[in-house]
Amino acid sequence: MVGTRKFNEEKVLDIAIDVFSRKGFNATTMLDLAKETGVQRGSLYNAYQNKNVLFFKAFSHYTDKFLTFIESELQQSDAKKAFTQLLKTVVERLCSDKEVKGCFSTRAIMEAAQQCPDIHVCLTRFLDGLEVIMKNRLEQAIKDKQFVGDAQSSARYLVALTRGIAVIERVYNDKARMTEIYQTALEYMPFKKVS
Amino acid sequence: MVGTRKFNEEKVLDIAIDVFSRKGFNATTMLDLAKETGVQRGSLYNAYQNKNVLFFKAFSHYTDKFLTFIESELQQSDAKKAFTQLLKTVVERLCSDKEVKGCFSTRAIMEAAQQCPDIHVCLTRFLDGLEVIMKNRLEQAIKDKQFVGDAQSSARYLVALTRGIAVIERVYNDKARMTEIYQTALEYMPFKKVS
DNA sequence: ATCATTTTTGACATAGGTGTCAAAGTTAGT
DNA sequence: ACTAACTTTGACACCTATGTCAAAAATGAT
Repeated sequence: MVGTRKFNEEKVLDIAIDVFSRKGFNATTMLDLAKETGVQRGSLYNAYQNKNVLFFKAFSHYTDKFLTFIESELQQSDAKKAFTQLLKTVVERLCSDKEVKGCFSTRAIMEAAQQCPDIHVCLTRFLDGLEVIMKNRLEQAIKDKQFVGDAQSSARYLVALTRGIAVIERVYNDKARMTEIYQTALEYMPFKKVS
Repeated sequence: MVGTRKFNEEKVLDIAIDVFSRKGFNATTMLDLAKETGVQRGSLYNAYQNKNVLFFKAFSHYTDKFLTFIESELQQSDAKKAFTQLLKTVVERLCSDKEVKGCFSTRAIMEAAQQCPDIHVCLTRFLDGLEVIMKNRLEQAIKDKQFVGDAQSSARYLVALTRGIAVIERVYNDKARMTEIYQTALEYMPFKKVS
């Protein structure tokens, strides 16, 4: 390649995710992204055509990392512990920063899903991915006699629950409340101790 | 009063709720509201100072009606049936229109809660109200030996679940999926049949 | 070292939304 | 019927964001 790109694309996408997380999709402008990444607005328009495409790229970047992470969190022999661990880190991620942040994907769903078919598709794929990962782990748990519910419907239910927790974060921004919610949910689910 | 307001304020607020539901808070402009209500933009600025205040008024109008409605849905002797009924109508409301709509409050939470303290307060109050209504019904169920969980934490959990279902609506817009989710959740909850 | 190709940069025109205001219109109360 | 008080209306100035473009700068390949 000849006129090589100056900016670190990975870094820009990471920052973009952060900005989108904090401000939401609509409230984030190309100027915001330019300022926070240190890349000129024109360069962003050159590299990506517009905000939608930039978002699309940033989101793909994010989901790949996130789904891998989720999957790794579920690698634990005890199924209930595995899901507890997963939800615990999800909550911790949501509340990690001093400054209020929020869930990237949930904010995007509520704002951008209808506006742009491409974004809608990648959001759907993301939730589908989450669901599959959870379903697989639940099927394993059923085989291990650690769970007696239906894997498919329980996975869908858990996906919805995580979205709900992300909404609760916006209102109360209270880790204890979010923890209480997922603990209640997991307590009610038909996990079994194997003796 | 002398120069009386021409437009029907109740009607305007109802329409405003509808527009905010469909477009979301940020994407809704005063022009949109003027067009859809048939009231001139200037009149809206005269009656309410700005979009935030208008939203605030519309939201108060909405929550009063909604919470009363929720409470009435829970008036059933069988606790599990009562909550099933509630979630069923919530889902039906979310999917009722031919054109995609979405949950007014959840959209507002994800978009506007951080932007405006007033709105944040009324959103918090709304969720608190929901929680109290559900908690009261669960306490009744416990007295009736129809529920063996903790009323407070279960109510918070259910509030989160309804928010999650509203997010799922945005992505899949699929009534069957939403129904499956709340049925799974209620199935897992420790409701008891009284014989 | 030069060239071809891409990126960077700043400027520009455009579009859309906000909030304000003065003038015109309306109406309850006297 | 008149008036005082309010609403309606359309115009206005302002701001912010978008997307485009031409010129300048940068650099891998020859």
